[in-house]
Amino acid sequence: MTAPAEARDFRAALIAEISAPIVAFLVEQGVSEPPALGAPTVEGPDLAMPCHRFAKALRKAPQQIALAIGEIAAAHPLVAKAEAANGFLNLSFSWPAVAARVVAFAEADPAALGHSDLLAGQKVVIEYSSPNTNKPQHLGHCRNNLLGQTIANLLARAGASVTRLNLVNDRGIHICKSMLAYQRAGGGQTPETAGLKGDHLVGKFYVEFDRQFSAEYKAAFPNGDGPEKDAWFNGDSPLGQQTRALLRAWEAGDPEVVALWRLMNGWCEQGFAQTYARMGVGFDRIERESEIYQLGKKIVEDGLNDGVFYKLPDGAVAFDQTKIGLEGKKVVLRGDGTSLYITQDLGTAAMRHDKDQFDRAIYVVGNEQDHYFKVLFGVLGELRPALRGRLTHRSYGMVELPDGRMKSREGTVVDADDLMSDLHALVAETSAERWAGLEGAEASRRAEAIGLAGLKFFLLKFNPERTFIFDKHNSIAIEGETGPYCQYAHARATSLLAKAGAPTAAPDWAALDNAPGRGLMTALMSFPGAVQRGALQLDPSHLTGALYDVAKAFSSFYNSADGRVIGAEAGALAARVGLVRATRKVLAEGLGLLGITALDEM
RNA sequence: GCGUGGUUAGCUCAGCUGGAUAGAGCGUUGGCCUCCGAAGCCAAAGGCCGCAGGUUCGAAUCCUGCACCGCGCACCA
Repeated sequence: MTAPAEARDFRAALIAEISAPIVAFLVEQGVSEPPALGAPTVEGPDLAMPCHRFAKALRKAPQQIALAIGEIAAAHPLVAKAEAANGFLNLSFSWPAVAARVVAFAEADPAALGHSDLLAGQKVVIEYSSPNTNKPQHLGHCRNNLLGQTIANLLARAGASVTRLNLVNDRGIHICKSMLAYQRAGGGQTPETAGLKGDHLVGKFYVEFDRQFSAEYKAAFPNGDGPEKDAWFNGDSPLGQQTRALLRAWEAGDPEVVALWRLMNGWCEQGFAQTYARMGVGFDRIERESEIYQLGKKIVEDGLNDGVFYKLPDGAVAFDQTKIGLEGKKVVLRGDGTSLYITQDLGTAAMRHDKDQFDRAIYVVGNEQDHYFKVLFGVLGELRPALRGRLTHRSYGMVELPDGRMKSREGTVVDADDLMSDLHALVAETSAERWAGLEGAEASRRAEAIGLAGLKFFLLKFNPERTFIFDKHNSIAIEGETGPYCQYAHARATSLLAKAGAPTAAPDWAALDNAPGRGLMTALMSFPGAVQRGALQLDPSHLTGALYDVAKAFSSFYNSADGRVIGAEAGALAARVGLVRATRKVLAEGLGLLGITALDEM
């Protein structure tokens, strides 16, 4: 058994400390690897250990064992009571003793805020967002952006050295579609003349292309007896041919085409920058596909020479997937020598490996690409054995709306910028009365902070694997498991502390030994472990859950007579102020990790 | 067909790697403002944990099969 250092997780350290003599006893009796004490599943005790599994080794009834180790546990100064029931050992903390340590810990030790050395020395690169520069970002991108950003925060908090990457998809046939539409119908518009954010203007022409293409298709096959639309596009479609010609011209460096591409991409990236800034999402490096898409060809060539790949009759290069336990082949370079999506990904991975010397690379990408990443990682492992086991796909499910999935064809896609503004407006509206006396700028600042808190918390509170339904009204509710609820708890803690003033006596920790106090301390103790779990599992929902638990426990605390601060006896006041201060700190920190503003007043 | 994720309260979701009576939020019902901000708190009702087997002292959790739902299995991205 390894006892976690106190610098990692207070609760785990506390448990390890109390467990140590029990575990030693069990080992001595012949139990191999006895577990530490855990959370009880019944009301009452603070820690528990089921003893049934030791029955065989000790040749005693579970209840007898529980009684025996109970005697050992009872001797510990942090333990007030040890009882055996149904073969379980149940322990109760000596809460005044625990309280003194919890408050001191939370107020002074960074580990209380989730700092740890779990991943110390690890270099991690994490890629997220990775937008196409042909249309604005939507709700799905929000989930990606926030997952990536928050996971990066969690990893850093666990001691990893993190490099945040954004691979901007700024070239290719899809980009040429909006360029062609702009050439045909743009009329020299700019974001300024159109009064649109750059990415929205570009997106308008992407939609315009689709409209024209559909019209062309319909005109060509009025009876609906045509080929698949994709086949038409890649075949005889005039618009398809023009688009491909544009791509060839771009790749050939045609100055006029490149100039248009630069112009429109610039608009789009400027628009994205605004979206990221508002969302609080950032990167340490932006990689552009246009600058690195050729890298893969070299890797493929090397792989061909090394026998990792083989040539198909038409000159295409392929990988035999049976090498990695899959069926069939995967083409990694087209017959005409142009690169595919995977060609680029092979190149960028190798480039990053050389450049960043990472121990681990994480790709935050939706679960529709689960299979693709299995193949990509398999191929990379063959090309570069050093990469085996270092690549992770942080897959996530899609976001749906109360009335079903987002469909661009049906215009039900929720735009990221619109959504943030929408939430802002909703908050401002519901808070209008409350903020009546407030300066406009301050009201707006709060509405923005609360709207974003709602969005972020809601998007992160689900297990990433899961598809969930986004309900905007629910997300900004101040009741329930939401970001604003946690913000509110923080604001209340702030105002309470301001009114309480500085304690004048030594803390009387026994004043926290009641249901609301114990509940709050339990929540505070659990926080660091949740941050660590979030980092290890690349799952921010552990953090949102733990943060909400603290906020809820605090709400119960300050609403109960036992949590009364002002007017309390001096020693009790000191203890409660300490606890509230610790709570406020953890709340602020948890909100910060989620990229949420911790407001002092709401 | 194969792979993969899901199936837990009316709704939306947890369940920390097998434990004792399965949790939370919303919604519903009923309480609490001469009391640190009621955007709050307290309480109640509400479940054959998709189905069927198996392993175990003990299963929502592990194994097998089945049923639905989603996503994949391109010289697309």
